[in-house]
Amino acid sequence: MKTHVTIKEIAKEAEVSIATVSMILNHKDQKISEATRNRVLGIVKNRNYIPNTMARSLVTRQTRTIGLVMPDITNPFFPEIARGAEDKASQSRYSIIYCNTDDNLIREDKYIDILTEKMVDGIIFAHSADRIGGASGLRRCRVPIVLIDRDYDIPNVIGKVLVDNAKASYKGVSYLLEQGYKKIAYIAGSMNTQTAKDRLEGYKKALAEKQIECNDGYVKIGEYKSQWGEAATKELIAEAVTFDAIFCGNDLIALGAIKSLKQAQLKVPEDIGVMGFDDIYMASMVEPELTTIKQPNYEMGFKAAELLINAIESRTHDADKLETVVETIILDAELIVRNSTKRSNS
Amino acid sequence: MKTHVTIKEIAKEAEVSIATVSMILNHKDQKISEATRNRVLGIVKNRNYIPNTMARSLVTRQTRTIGLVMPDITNPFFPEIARGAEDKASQSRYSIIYCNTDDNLIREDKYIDILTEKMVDGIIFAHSADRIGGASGLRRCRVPIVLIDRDYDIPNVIGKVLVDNAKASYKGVSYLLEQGYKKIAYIAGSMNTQTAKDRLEGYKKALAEKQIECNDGYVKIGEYKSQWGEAATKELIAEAVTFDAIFCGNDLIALGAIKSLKQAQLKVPEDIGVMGFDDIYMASMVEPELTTIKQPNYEMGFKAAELLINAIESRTHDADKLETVVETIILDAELIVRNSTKRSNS
DNA sequence: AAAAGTTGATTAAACGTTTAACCTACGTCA
DNA sequence: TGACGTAGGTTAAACGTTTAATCAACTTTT
Repeated sequence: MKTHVTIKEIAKEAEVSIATVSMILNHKDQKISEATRNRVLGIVKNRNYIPNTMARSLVTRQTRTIGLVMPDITNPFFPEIARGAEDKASQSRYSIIYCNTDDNLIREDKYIDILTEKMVDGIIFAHSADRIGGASGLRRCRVPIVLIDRDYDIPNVIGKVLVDNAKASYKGVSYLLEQGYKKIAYIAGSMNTQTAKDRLEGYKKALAEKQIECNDGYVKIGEYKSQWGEAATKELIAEAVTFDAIFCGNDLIALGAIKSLKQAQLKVPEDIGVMGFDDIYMASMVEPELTTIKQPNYEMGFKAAELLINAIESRTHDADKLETVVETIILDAELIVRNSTKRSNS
Repeated sequence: MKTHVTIKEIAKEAEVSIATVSMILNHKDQKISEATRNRVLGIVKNRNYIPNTMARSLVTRQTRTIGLVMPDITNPFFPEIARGAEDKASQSRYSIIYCNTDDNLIREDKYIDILTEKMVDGIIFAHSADRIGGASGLRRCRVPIVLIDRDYDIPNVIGKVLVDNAKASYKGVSYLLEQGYKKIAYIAGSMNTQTAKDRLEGYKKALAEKQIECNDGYVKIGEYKSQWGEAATKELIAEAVTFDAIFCGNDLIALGAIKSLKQAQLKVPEDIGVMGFDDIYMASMVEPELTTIKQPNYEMGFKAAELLINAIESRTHDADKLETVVETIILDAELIVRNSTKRSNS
């Protein structure tokens, strides 16, 4: 089994020292003559030399690898985040090791150990549950961490990428109001997360701004499933709440709501406007196409990687950068207008 | 910045040699006394020692890392594959570096270089386009490769994980026949891929078995989009083809078909049965819920990782295993019966 | 003409492991 | 008694880089 060609062989063939080759390859070659450089580079190309990252990392203490820890890549929320992170990483010649924790503390811990063993330069942490405390492995962890979407009380966090949820729902509800809808119900998922609370706040703010009273009958709290959307809508109708639009905690709820509305012979969007949240793939496929609010997932992943890589690289420059500033990036969600909120008479 | 604790410190604290600690940690400790072992292990735990993988890999020439190369994690086909691969990998204490190529040869090549630089122990290759030839980087690549879903003419392939597409469509069409449907049209996506050809073959075989003639008017070839499903269905109706079921190249086509059928006042499944392919998330959400065929994506990823890891580990045992046998695993797709094919009168 | 720079390199230590080969002390056996 | 085995280790080379320190040979400056 012919082993890889090493820097030593290149050096010998070029009749220079190993150091010379190394310097040329690392562009620390101000002091190397043009002639030597070209000769070496020629041989490198010729012999198809690829440096051994292990050896390099051993001395530089950098792996150009970052970990992406998330609950489950199978959850449609994460592939775009992952892709965004990967795109930024590969632009900067980093690679990504990814880890699915299923939001399980033990797995989380195990992965942190693996990642530190592999000496990743940093970690992007995208968890879904709102947890305080959390993995003990994380507290021992020495590398810089960037948080995505949720806060998490752990050390070494050097950055966060969040979405302004209050603003997002404010924007959505305001749009409904502009369209002429006046009585807007809110079918929320759970109310356990900060995310959910922020969205409720945005909803209330938009209504308050137009001096529209919002009594509790207008707000239904349940879970993020279409069945709940269906049920909650029926409740609204049964309770004889007068409403002309429904703002939903996610698209699934919205789909459920539409189903119930149709059953009740109510037309969407003419009688009742419906707005979702997430922009799942289906949203543009159903009839009527669903107006919704989309989190900038790709961008979140991208920005997180950017933040992390910047931190890594600046850290290596200022040998000991102790005063860690937590940089926070807050992104706006995007309102995607489709047909489920188009009022003709307004 | 306190650096990591090294094996050297452990050795010093335990008053043994480095080698002793190393052997204990690697379970090559038949010759180490119980007392020493316990003392060392105690200190290891106490000081929270984590071995440095770089140093280890440098000498063992193993990284316990594998590369997963795919077109785009954002494409709903891949997250499950990725998850399957990751689950198997992490069970065996491997990690996965993932790479999105967008089916672009240049990116593919670049990633292969990165992966060999990082000295991955193997690569799982899941590409989507049917290509001959392909990345030159792959031909230089020395590590074992496992292919998922599509064949690819490159060296070092030690395994393949494929789906029996002919059997899958055979199974689907046979089910339609059992349900009492007799005139089954086929709206395919493209016919460029082997996959597509295999599916067509399965369709024909099922019909032939029941002595049902299948003239070309029953087969429509287009693209994998709902618009095409819509259009093709209209064509079928316009051409006055008598059919009572449609077998579709994927779920999107099926959704389009259902839309057109409804417009033509045809009831699904009573008048016309519709079957999709893929089992996208929507399939269970629409009305009527879509019967479809699901590829075992998770399992494919899992099996691929399994194949690869076995090869890696057996290779390291038999120092020089030259006669590379390509192991091929062929999985069956699963028929998922829902409401779009339930004939009441049969 | 001596001192001081500059150019274009080389030397050697260091990074943290693994592992084959060697060592020592003690007990056993013929 | 001497040869040998064995339990319980140790030594040192090797893995393939990077990088600080050094050097030799010129050139320029004073």
